[in-house]
Amino acid sequence: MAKGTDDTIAVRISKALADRIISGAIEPGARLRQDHVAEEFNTSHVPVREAFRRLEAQGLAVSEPRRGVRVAAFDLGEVKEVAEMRAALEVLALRHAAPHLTSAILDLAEEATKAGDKSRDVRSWEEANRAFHRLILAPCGMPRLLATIDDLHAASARFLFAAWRSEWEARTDQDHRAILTALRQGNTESAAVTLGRHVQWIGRKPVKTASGATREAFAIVG
Amino acid sequence: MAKGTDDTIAVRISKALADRIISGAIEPGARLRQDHVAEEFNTSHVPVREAFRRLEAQGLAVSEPRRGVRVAAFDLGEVKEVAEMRAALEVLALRHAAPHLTSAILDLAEEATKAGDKSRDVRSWEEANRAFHRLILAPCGMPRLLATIDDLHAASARFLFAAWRSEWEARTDQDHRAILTALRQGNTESAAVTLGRHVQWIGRKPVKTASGATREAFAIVG
DNA sequence: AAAACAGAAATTATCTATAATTTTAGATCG
DNA sequence: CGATCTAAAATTATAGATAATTTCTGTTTT
Repeated sequence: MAKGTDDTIAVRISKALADRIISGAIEPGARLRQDHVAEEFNTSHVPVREAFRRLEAQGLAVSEPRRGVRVAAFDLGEVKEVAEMRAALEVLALRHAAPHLTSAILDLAEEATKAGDKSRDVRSWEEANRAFHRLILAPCGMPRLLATIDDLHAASARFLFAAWRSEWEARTDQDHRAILTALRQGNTESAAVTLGRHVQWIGRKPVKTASGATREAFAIVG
Repeated sequence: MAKGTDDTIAVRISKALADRIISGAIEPGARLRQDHVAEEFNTSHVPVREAFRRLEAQGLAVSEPRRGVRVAAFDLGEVKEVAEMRAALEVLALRHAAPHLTSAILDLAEEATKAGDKSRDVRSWEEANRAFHRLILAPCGMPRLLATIDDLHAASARFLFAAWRSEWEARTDQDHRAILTALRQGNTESAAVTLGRHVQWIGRKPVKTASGATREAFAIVG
């Protein structure tokens, strides 16, 4: 994962914070204090403020004027919202990407699927899953669309890590295989329909809250 | 249009610059120089830099590290891309908004359509058009989706103003009327299909370039 | 004991100053 | 005459300092 040493400091900070927010290392609703962050990264708060603006644009943080910025909270409604947006946009991207998909790309996507099935933890499953989606969508050649989808994937990953904090049981992704088969046969329509349904599959899981009670957690598992 | 006096300075600057970029007052590719902007708004460049980050997030500006930021350029490909994204997302929003649409809202949307038909210049037509779309989509209650659609509308307006710099001939929007009729009859599916087609209608218009030659300009007219 | 208040501490937002990089213009060389 | 190098100017990026606002905490009042 290129650490981009030529990035501006603000970009480096925003990437690092995005990683923590997505992984759940920083709780939703937690305040992000510019001086503390600045001190940690050995900079002044100007780049930190710019990093905050980036996080805001990605929907990972919310900022109230004069009251600072906090990690964005989310609920079941937002999980559903992101799932539906992903369905609409990934299907669109796939329809444009399909004519440009080579068997080399599809082979790589199959590799990613296998890697996902073998994953023993959420983190590596998510990485493989994201790789699969990116591989089959990137050839659409629509940069704005791809950027928006990336942000939605970041949100998805956040929901996922919040629900499956540690436990994860390996599972075989039939949808990915069905999509690849359809694409290999040139059946774009079938692949698109499966993809649209696939990313809207919302997993449920009981998790223990801080107060000891159990509530249900939701996440997009696709 | 609330000028938001309680906004932070950075927000005020970004709104002002967004307005100029969308209206075409600043050319695509033109450099945005932080000191000049800072001087104009009587501030230092710290808030200006934050404003730049906001414009970047909206896709109105692009920034290259250490080389500054320039107004985003665009081509026919991006016009098409934005049109397709709008189609996908506005249809999604409409499907969710439909059950919550009241006849009061639909009446307001009809007012907006009439205002658009009466418009003698692009600027007021665009405003009315945007009002129509926002009215029928807002009740979907999906904030992230609506925010993304708003950014796409800003891009659309930019394409529009670039093509129809001054001339504009009044036209009757049959699509808007068809959508309203379908919604009044509770025929969500028909309304959604019409909307999806509507926002993908790309107008063409010959414009004179600086060098005197005429080229064709494209814009989303819906 | 709960609510309201006042003062202190912390934090955000902005400004001024400095360092580093890039662009521009001019001069020199082939 | 055009290309290339060099130095100055302009511009970006970051740092350090200041003002204004919010949050916190302890005390007083009912």
